[in-house]
Parts: sequence; structure tokens; C-alpha cells
Amino acid sequence: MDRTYNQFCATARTLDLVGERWTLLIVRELLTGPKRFSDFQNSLRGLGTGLLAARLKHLEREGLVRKITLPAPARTPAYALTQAGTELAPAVLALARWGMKWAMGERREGEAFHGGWAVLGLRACFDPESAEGLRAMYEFRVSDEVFHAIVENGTIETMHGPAQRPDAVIETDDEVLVDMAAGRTTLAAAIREHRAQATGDPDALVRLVGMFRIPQPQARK
Amino acid sequence: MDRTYNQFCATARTLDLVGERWTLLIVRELLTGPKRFSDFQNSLRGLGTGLLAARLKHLEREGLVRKITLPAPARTPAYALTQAGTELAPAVLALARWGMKWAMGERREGEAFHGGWAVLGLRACFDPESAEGLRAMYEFRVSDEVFHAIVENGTIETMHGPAQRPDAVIETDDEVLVDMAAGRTTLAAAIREHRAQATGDPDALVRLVGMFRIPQPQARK
DNA sequence: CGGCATCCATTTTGATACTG
DNA sequence: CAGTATCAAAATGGATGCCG
Repeated sequence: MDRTYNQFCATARTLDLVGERWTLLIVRELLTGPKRFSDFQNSLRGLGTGLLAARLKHLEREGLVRKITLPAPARTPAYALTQAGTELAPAVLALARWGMKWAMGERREGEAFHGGWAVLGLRACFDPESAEGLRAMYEFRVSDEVFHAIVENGTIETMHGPAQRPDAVIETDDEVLVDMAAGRTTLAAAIREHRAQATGDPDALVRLVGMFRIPQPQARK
Repeated sequence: MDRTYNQFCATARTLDLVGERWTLLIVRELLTGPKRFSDFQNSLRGLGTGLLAARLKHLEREGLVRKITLPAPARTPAYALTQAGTELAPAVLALARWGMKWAMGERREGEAFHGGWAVLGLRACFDPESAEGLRAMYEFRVSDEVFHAIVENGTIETMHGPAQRPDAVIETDDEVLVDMAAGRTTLAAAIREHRAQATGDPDALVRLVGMFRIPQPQARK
């Protein structure tokens, strides 16, 4: 372990820290908020407990992740990104944008799916210009998971958990999100076709559906 | 081989394609233009010929890399990025920017260094606003390697090889580039202190040195 | 639940020798 | 120079057992 490329290069140095298998997916999970050990086990099938523990320890040692104790009443240990870890977001989102355009297509047999991934996908497609002058809070409920998005000053933040005081609430299920990820529908169309229920401030909803630039999928060649 | 995360997620799908060891560094090399098999061997120490061949074959099969024949008089085989491969640039550059801020510091004992990496670093730090309205071509000569940069419409392209008709030429050596990468000097300071020789259009040179926003290195915590 | 330790089968990698 | 072939070392995946 701790193999290094031994290159004085910013890309190589970064990959020395986060380039090993599973590491960037752990970061991806943390981009929507702190996670417990078992949260990772649920969303990262194939990653054994031993390797997960080793990866978390490595990220902690390297100052990308901090071990925390969840506030009462949970009081259970969890992991959160440090500032350095949080700032990996642009890189992870760039990988996600590339994947949306060049690598998504249909869901393959046996592929796992979690709502949080789609929420991060929305963030990756966020278009600051479309959100100019808007300040709004949205809540997404999807199959007993809840996320929220805070839009402000042309920025978006997407996190696990309920919103404080949402301007609008969107309720839907995994199937719709999968269809969106596969490019078969859009947020606007899903609402129009009653596959997603939207309530709250109509203005905030209109702004929401125009806020994302979803890349047109392409074949690689 | 061809292990997959088995997740219907854009980030995971991308990492299925380019997340294995060495793969993104191969892409990094190709971001400054086509490379021959031996070019990779020279810049990627530790990557054996067998694994290199396997990685290139994989990238070719997946439509990220295309095998080409270099134009006369070379006529030797080489590898170039496809459109899909080229569009990995934002992700690689995002990783590089993170590394400049959070992972660079001093050059460590035994770390390799190549001018091309610094040139890519410049591209990663390029600030479109600073280059607004500028159209210029620069040539960089550093220890028997030559690169050029084309600046146009707030975009930059940095490639291996001489410029067609450079507006300015900057000549320097690895040591200066290492100092720049370590944050110990800047392009402007290096020219001022005669550690880099700049010739050509003074206007183009003034614009050049103001064109990059080099991140302030931070300690992770 | 949270997490570490251990054992083992399988993959991946690194290094080198070899060939057209 | 452009790769193949080969083999040893390391990383991973999966299971299981343990302990607070």
C-alpha cells in the first residue's frame, strides 16, 4: 500500500492520494454529507469491511476526511470531508459530467442505483447562469431517502437530509431518476407526466426545471 | 481484468473506464499531443511495457484513444486521443488544480519531472477573463523539449512541438519550472530574474504573465 | 452497529527477458 | 523501437470470527 507514482506533477500527486480503487467513490458518497460505516457498506457493494476501514483511515491520515460523532440523538460515529476533501468536488463532478455524456446509456443488468448519485448528477449539471438572482431551497424525497438543494448566488449545494424550510418539494422514485440518468426523461417531463409530484412555490419550480444542462449522450469513437 | 463497480452512476462508470492505475496519467501525456510507445516509457517510470500495452489496448477498445501513424518522415506508430478522450481534459485539469493547492509543496527525493507536466499545469491555471480579446501564440523551449500555447477567445491550447509563428518565445529549464510548480517563483519573476529568456512581442509577453491564477498551496487538515 | 484481524482465492502490478 | 511472454510481489474480494 501507499504506492506512489513518484512524479512531481499535480495530477500524479492527487492520484497518489485518491487514485486507488474505491477512494473517489467514498469521496462521492461524502459529497452529499457525512456517512456512517454502514452507509458506505450499503452504497458500495463489493467493497469489503477491511478495505473500507483501510481507505477511511488513509483518507483521515491524509487530511481529506475527518471522523466525527453524529449529533444527538444518534451519537454514532461517522465520516465527513475536510475542506481539502470538499474541494475535490470539482474533480468528481467533472468525471461525472464526462460520464453522463460518454458512458451512461442504459442501466445494465445488476447495476446498483441510489438516489444520492442522481442528486449529485443534478449538481454536476447545474448551470449558474440559469440560476442567477435566485435564492431557493428544494427538498427531494425519493423512496424513503431525502435530499435538499440550496440555490443561492448562482451556486448549488446538494445534501442528504431534509430542507430547513423548502420553497418546493419534489417527490418521486428511483425509476424516474434512472430514466433521467439514462436521458429518457427530464425533471420537467417527469413532473408534467405526474411521475414526480411537485408542491410549493410555482415560481421556484419553474426556475428549478430550467436550472440543469444535461449533456446529450454520445457514442465514443 | 475489466472489473467494474457495477453502479449506474456517471462517476463510477467513468472510473470503470479510466480509474485503473496509470490510465489517467496516460491520458495526461496525450493531452499535449500524440505519443509513441517509448514516449510513455520515458515519462511513466514504473509502468512496465506489458501493462502499458494493455492500457493502450483497453483505451483504444473503449474509444478514448486511437492508434495513428505519425506523418512523414517519422512514419512510426503513435497514440492520440479521440474526441471522447480529449474531453477528459476538464477532469484531469480539475485533479491537477486540486493537487496544486493541496498536494504539491517541495519536490521529493527521486521524483521525476517533465516539462510537459508544467505546461499542463499552466493550462490548468489559465484564467479566461485575463485573456479576453487576446489572440496569440507562444513557444516554450525547455531542455531540448518544445511546447506551444495558442490563446484565442479566452481559451488556451497547450501542445507538444514548435509553434507555427510564435508571437513570443520563452526559453528556460527544468529547474525554473520545478520552482514554479513548487510555488517558489512565477513566470513573471523568472523572466525578470533572467532565469527565463523571453523574446518577441512585448505586449504578448505582458499578457502572458498575467494569464494564470496559480493556487496558493494549503496544508490539508 | 462499528470496526479490526485473519485466512485464502483471484487479480493486478512491476520487473525483466525476449522477439520481430 | 514496439511490443509479447513470463514470473514474483502486491492489492483486492469475500468470508468469517471477534470484541466493545
